[in-house]
Amino acid sequence: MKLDHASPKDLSAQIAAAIRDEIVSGKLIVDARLPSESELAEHFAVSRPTVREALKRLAAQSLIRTQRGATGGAFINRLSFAEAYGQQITTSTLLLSMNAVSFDVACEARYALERACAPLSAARRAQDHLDRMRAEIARQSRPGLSDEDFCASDVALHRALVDGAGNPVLSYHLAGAVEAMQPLMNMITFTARSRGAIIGLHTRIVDAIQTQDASAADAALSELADYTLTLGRDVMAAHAKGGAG
Amino acid sequence: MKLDHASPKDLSAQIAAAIRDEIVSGKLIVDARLPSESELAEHFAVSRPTVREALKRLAAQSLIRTQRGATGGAFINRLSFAEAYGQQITTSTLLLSMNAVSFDVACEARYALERACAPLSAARRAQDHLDRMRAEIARQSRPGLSDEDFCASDVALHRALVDGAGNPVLSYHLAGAVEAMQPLMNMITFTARSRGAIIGLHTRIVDAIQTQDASAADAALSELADYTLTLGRDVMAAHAKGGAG
DNA sequence: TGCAATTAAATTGTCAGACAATTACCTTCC
DNA sequence: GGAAGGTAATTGTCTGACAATTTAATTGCA
Repeated sequence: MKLDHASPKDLSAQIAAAIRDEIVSGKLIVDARLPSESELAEHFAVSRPTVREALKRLAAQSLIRTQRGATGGAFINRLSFAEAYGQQITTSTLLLSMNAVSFDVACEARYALERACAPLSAARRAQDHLDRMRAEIARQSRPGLSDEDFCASDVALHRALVDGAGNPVLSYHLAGAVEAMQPLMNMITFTARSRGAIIGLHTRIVDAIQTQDASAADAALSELADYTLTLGRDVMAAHAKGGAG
Repeated sequence: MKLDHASPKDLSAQIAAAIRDEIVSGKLIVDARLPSESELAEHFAVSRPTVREALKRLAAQSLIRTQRGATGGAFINRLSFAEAYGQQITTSTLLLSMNAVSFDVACEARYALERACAPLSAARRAQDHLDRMRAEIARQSRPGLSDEDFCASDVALHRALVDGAGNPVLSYHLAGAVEAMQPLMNMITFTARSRGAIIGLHTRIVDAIQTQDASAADAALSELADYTLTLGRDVMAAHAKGGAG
C-alpha cells in the first residue's frame, strides 16, 4: 500500500493497482466499504481528485460501486456474470477489429469452442434453449430478412446453443467468441442459397441436440464451420481483389 | 455526443460511454488523437477534472493511452493480445471467486475448452510448446516441490498446450479459463500418489500431441478432467465436513 | 410516549483556478 | 549549419470550494 512518487506511472494508476491487488487477493471482500475519498487521499498522501481518478479506474472494471450520502462511499462490487459477459464481448470485439485478426483465425477459434459445448448441450438438452434455437431458425427462414438481421439471429442461435450447456462459466468464456464474430460475419452477403445451407445445418444441429446425439451435432457443427470458412474466404478474396484493383 | 446533466449517472460515466461507443463502432480509429482535455471539457460543457475521470475510465480498459507534452494527448490504443490476456485473467478470477462458483462447474468449463484445443495442438505440434510442456513435467516430478509450485507448473503446462494450437484468439479465450482455476486448485493437497497420476496423464497428453494422435490426447485429457474432478470433490467434501463440524 | 418534520452531518459529484512536469517546435546565436 | 535555449501546448497534480444526496439525530407536537 505504498506509492512511488518518482515513478513514471500516474499516481492514480498506482493507487488503483494497489486497491485492485487487495481485491483480487481477497483482502478486501465483497460489499466491504473502502475508506472515504478524503481518508484515502490522506493515507496515500495525494489529493482527492487523484484518488477519484483511481476509483474511476476501478469503477470502469466493475470492481467497485459508489454511493452518495452519509453512509455512502465506495464498495467492493460483486462481479456479476452479466457484467462479465459485457466486458468480455467488448474486449473480444475490439481485439479482433483492432488487430486485423483474419476471418480464418477467428472462425477457427469460435467453432472449436462451440464444439466443446455441443456435447454438454446435447446431454442436458434444456427445453427453453431448444425453443430459442427453433425460433431463431424460423426467423432466419423469413423472406426479406436483411443480412444484418440474419447475422444477429445466427449469433442468437449460437448463444442459445452455448447457454444450453448449462454452465455459466462456459457461457461467459464463449460470449466473446460468438459475439465478436458478428462484425466479421456482417461483411458477408448471404445469398438465398447460402442461407438455405446454413439453415439446414442449424436444423441438423438442433435436431441432434434434441435427440441427444452428440456426435451428429458435432458433425453438423464441423460442416457449418467449414461452410462458414468458405463463405468468409470468398468475401475476403473479393475484398482483396476490389481493394487491389 | 450529448450528455444528460439531469441523469442519475455520473457525467464522467456518460462521457466515457460516449467516447467508448465511438471507439467500438470504429468512428475513432487506432492511434487517432482525442481533443485535449480542455477542448473536451468545453465540448461537453463540464470541467476538466470531470473529463479526466472519464478518460481514466477508458484508460483502465486500455482503450486509450495518454502522453504528456506539446504533441501529447489521449490516443486510441490498439488493444494488444497481452493486455487482453491480462484483463481476461483478472475478470475470470474475480468472477469465480466472488460468485462462489463450484469446483465442478469451473473444472468442467476448463477441460471442455481445453479439449477443443488439443486436436489443433496435435495437428500443428510446435516444437517450442512441446519443449515447454516437457520442462513443466520435469518440474512437477521434482521432490520437495510445494503444492503451490506444483499448481503453477500445472497451469504453465496447460497454457503451453493451449498456445500450441497456434491460434492467438483461442489462447486469449482460454487464458482466463486456465488461470482462474489456480486459486481453486491451490486448495487441493497433492499427495505423492496423486502427483504421480497427474504427471502420468500429462506425459500421455504430450506424447499424444507429439505423435499427432488427437484422439489419444483427447482421451488422456478426459481422464485428467475426471481425476481432477475427483480430487476437487474430495477436498470440497472435507471442507464442508470441517466447516460443519 | 410516539411519531412526524426538520436539521445536521457525512460523503460523493462537480467546478474553478493554479502550478508543475514534460515534450515538440521555433528562434537565436555562434 | 548546428547547437543551445526559449516558448507553447498538454497532461499530471493540488487546493479550496460548493452542490447533491443520503442517513441519522434532534426537535416539536399530539
